[in-house]
Amino acid sequence: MPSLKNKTNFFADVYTLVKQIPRGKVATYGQIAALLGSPRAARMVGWALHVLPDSQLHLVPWQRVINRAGRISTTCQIHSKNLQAELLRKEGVSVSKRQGNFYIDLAEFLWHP
DNA sequence: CTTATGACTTTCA
DNA sequence: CTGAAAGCCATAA
Repeated sequence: MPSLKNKTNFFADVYTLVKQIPRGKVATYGQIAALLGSPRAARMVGWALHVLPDSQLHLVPWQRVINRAGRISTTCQIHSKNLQAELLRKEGVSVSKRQGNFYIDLAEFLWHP
């Protein structure tokens, strides 16, 4: 009985894909969205991580996901920019701070699947 | 069905 | 690259 009721696993797919990001590398929301089949659903990727349950926080390297400008866009108080920057630095990713925002050299640390 | 929102991206200057 | 404005996709109500 082929229940083709393809559930909206968009969020789950995001988590699965983010988990595959190698340590020391980062990916952009658009890149994740493109791999999911929707290059324009970058916002959904960000939202997926926004609603990411605490139980998945330590399973999904959400810190390795940044915007196209190589900047941390987190507006979340829980997942603060400072925290994300710290985690990335511990993974070997160079994070530059500028005007309260963190910048990452995508040319060096962008994930190439 | 429409409306509103959001951890984005692209285009223009 | 940075900043401002418009666009696009998925979810919730």
